[in-house]
This record gives sequence, structure tokens and C-alpha cells, in this order.
Amino acid sequence: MSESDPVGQAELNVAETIGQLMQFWGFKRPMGRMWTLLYLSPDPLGAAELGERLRMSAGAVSMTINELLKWGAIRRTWRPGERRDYFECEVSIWKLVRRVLHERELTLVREAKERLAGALGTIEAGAVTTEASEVLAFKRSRMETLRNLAGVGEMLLGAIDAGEAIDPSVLQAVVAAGAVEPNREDP
Amino acid sequence: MSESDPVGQAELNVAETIGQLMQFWGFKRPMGRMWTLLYLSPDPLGAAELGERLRMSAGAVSMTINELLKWGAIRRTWRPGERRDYFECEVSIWKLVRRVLHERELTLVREAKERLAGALGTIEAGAVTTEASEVLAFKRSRMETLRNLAGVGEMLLGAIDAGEAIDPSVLQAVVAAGAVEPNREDP
DNA sequence: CATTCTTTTCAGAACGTATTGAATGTTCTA
DNA sequence: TAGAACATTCAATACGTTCTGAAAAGAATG
Repeated sequence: MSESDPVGQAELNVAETIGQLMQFWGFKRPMGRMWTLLYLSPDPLGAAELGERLRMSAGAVSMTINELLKWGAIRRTWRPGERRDYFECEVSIWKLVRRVLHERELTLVREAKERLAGALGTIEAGAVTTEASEVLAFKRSRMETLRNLAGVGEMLLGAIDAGEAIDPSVLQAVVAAGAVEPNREDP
Repeated sequence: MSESDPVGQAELNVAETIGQLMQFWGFKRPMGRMWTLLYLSPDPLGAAELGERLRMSAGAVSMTINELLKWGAIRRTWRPGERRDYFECEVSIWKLVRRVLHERELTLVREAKERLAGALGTIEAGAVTTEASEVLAFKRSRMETLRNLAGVGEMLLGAIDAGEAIDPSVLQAVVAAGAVEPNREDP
């Protein structure tokens, strides 16, 4: 099947490349590889064929397929007479990216923001502590910066998610938040 | 030191939160935790203190410090009389993000683009193959889309790296590239 | 309803990565 | 130069994740 077929080989190379990109983006490599194979195929492929071409066990194929289904990256289809399932991929990469941004990154940033706000609350509670109020004020201000950054991230992701173009002024905010506070002290 | 100190605890919470974000972004969690501790400290800290507060072994502390130094996320400083090293963090988060975008993501995307171009070349070489030319054309076109997307990514990263605001029209290109090709065929 | 085909599940194996802690290296002081 | 203080390295190990393969479950057919 694939002993010395240059085209099939090239497809596997592409699959591997995309697989690595996906892995870098926090997904499992097999997901990227499988999606790519479908993306390069004019018609749907069956689980058996996918497993054979990617050298994956039936179990791994099943798991990977289900994860891809969960993300809406592939769809199940059927052929008239045939018994087994076939799969075709979601072609719109932009749609996929947006979904991940919405369901994963946005959630993550929101959680982080809340946790940061929580820590800030603890600090501001003016708890009885041994630290000098000067030091405390410093820490509070740094935590505020982090929480604000999380807020900016949330806004950015929300904007992309809503399909809005990114407002450059928002990016300026990021720059500003990070560039302030030149950190000078010498006792 | 940290038995029931609410402020210290809050700091560790923040460190943990940022650590998880960093891990999600492809770095090691200890890196984020250590950077955060320095970010929340008015003056530089020594390796021993960092290890103690984060409950890391001396070895782990050393490795983490070196990685942070490599990314320019912290700097080595010294105190007049003292013998051991102290560390202070890079405060500009934007500067850090840009550096990573430049050294890591950009490289990654470039490599991917080249590999995709390579595969495309193989296909276009019109190798003797058993596949119908129609199928071949389909695959070629899909590979072109992927390569073009990589190109757009490269441009975006380059723009951010150069400090330019993101041109919304570029984002449009992403949308277009992914949204085209409604994938219809029924034999 | 039994048979056959296909998919899913899951315990265990394999793998890669992170962490430890003792040994080694380095740098300063006396 | 010897010794002390500190930093670094690295083999061993602990840990978590992914993959396998066989068994179970599910679905269509005769």
C-alpha cells in the first residue's frame, strides 16, 4: 500500500507536520495527523484505512476519532450500502481555531483571572502580617498588573471569538501593562 | 516560614496560576512559578530561598534558573558583600512574549511551511502514480491551502514581532483561506 | 435469534519527561 | 593552596501520559 508511493509518502509528511503543530498547540499529535489525512482526501475514509495508513492500533484510532468528533474537527458519514462508518473533516480551519479559542483558551484565562483576583483579595484583606506595608503595597500592585493582563487576554480572545477584528489599541494596553514599573531599588 | 502566612500563601497561589498558564504555553511549570515569585518580590531572591518557598530541590532550582536565564526572563544580580547569586525578573511581559514569539513560534511555523512546500513539490513533480489526475489536483490544492496558511501565520508573527499592530485584513486572509472550498462531492 | 462485522473500552505495557540527590565543578577567602 | 560556600551536572528514579491488544459491547443481516 505505501511501500514506495511518493504521493502517499508526501501525504504522511504533511500529516506529520500538522501533527507536530497541533501537538505544540496542546493537542495530541495523532489528532493532527488523522485530521490531515482526511483533509487531503477527496472522499471520506473509514477507521480501518486511517489506522492502516497512520500505523495506529484500532483502539488508538477509535480514541482519536472521538476526540476529533468532540472538537467538531471531523464528522461521521455513511455510504449507502456500506456498514461501517466513514469520516470527513471540517474544512474551515478558522472555524476550528475559533472553537478552541472559545472553549479552551478563554476558559483557561478566565480561571486564571479569578484565581488572581482571589489572591489579590487575600492581600487586600490587610491580614495581620509581619511584612512592611511598603512591601505589601508592592505585591498588591504587581498582582493587579497580572490580573489586568488576564483581563486583556480575555478581551482579546473574546473579540476574536466574536469575529471582530483585533483593535490595535487593545494591544497597546498589553504593551503598557507590561512595560511600566522599571523595577529599580538599591538599599 | 510558610506555615500559616496568608500573604505568602497568596503568592504561591499566584505562582501556581501563572505556572499553569506557562505550562499551557509550552513551558515547564516550575519556570512560571519561579518567575512569578521574583515578579512579586521587591528585591532579588537567592537560589536557596526560591527552592525553599517552591519546595524544589537544589538541582531543580538550578535547571529552572538556567532556562529562565536563557529566555531572558530573569537576570543574575549580586549584592555588595554577599557571595551567592541573586536573581531578579524581567518585568516587561510584553518583551518576554515577543521574544518567545520570535525564537520559538516563528521558527516552528517556518519549518512547517518549508516541509509543506516540500511535500507540494513531490506532488507537483507529477510522479508516476496510480492516482487519477483529478484526485491529485485535489490534494495539491489542499496542500497549497495549508502552505498558504503557514505563510499567513508567519506574517502575523512577524508583524507582532516587529511591533506593528495587526492588520485586520491579514486576519481576513486567514478566514478566507479556511472558509473556502465547501467540500462537495457525490459520485 | 444467532452470526458477523464494527466500534468501544480498559488494564497493562511502553514511552517520554520531570525530579531528585549525590557527586562534581567552580569561585572566593584566608 | 586548602578549605568553605555555592552552583551545576547527571545517572537513577518517579511520574504522568499515550498506546496496545484483547475482550466486551453494539449494530446490522439472514
